[in-house]
Amino acid sequence: MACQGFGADSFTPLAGDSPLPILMHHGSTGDCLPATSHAHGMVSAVSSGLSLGQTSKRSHMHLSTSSLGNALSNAPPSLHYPVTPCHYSNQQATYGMMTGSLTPCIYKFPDHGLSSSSCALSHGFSSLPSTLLSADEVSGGPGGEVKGDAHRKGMREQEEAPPMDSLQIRELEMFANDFKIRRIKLGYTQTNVGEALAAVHGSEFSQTTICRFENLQLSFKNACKLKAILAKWLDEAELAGALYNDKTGMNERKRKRRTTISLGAKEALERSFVEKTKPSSQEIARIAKGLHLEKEVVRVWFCNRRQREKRVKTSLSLSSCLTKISPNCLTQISKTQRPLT
DNA sequence: GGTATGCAAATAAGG
DNA sequence: CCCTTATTTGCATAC
Repeated sequence: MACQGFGADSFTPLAGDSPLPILMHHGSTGDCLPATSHAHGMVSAVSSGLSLGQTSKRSHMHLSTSSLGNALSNAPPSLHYPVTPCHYSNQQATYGMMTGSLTPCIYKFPDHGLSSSSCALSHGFSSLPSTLLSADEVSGGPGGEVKGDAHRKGMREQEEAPPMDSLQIRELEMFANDFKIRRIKLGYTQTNVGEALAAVHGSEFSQTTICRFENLQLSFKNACKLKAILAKWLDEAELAGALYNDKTGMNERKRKRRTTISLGAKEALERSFVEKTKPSSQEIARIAKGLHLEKEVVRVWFCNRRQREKRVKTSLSLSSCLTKISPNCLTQISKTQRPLT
């Protein structure tokens, strides 16, 4: 674990504005929506928490213009490429910087302190020899979601992870940019593409994911995976001409549709959590029944909730550490806590 | 109406 | 089967 996220993550917070995350959760107090799950009533949740420190994911990126050349792009900087999730604020760290729309972007390495250095060039992705990005890697059961995907084992160790070299990053950036141009030329929206992907991938993707790919906001590893899928689709789509939407191969959705837990149910879950952070299987079943939610949904909710709890705590301790500006502290943190950032 | 983003579900992988 | 940790992915909503 540890610095898996390599650099990227590390850069997030600091650059930004408020370095100290202070998140408190709880929040939503709201009232009662029945526990049904499902969309529609969305009350925009008051963020349940983590937000204070939330540097807008994009805000921090400024500068870091690193050295990678911007050769082709002109782009005015503005985005970065996330790489691994930044726990800090919650997630995705981007790993490079890209520029605005249609313009190409180069993934850059963040350059701020806090551990970034150590991870910058060798972050934890598994080795992705550029070639491996080829479609075949994906064709099998892309998405890599199939449990048992043998080849994924052991890939987590960053040690074996080949460095995310600038060349690959550059290729990725160019592809993303080119993809967007060609996609638009074909008359597809991000949503269209996501749906059409079922034909080549067997399952669709959301508009969000396509958007993030184009804007280089996915982890390098994730982007590489998607690149293969998108490249394949693009080729076929251009060949087919018009809206290529052959759903062949699209059996069923590989990923469970995201459940929207109502505010009322969240409050109830939160109360249960306060009472017991790690309920037994039976207790989970009972809670689920009471809220009309799937047991698995409730189980996962508790897992994620515990994860969040832990994150908040580490963030808080980091905050106090930073406050003291103790070098030792920073060093220690960077070791024990992965980037935090 | 398409795209960008916050928050957090869902998954992957190793115990 | 369930947990933790890391990461992927998508609702919901803002832009």
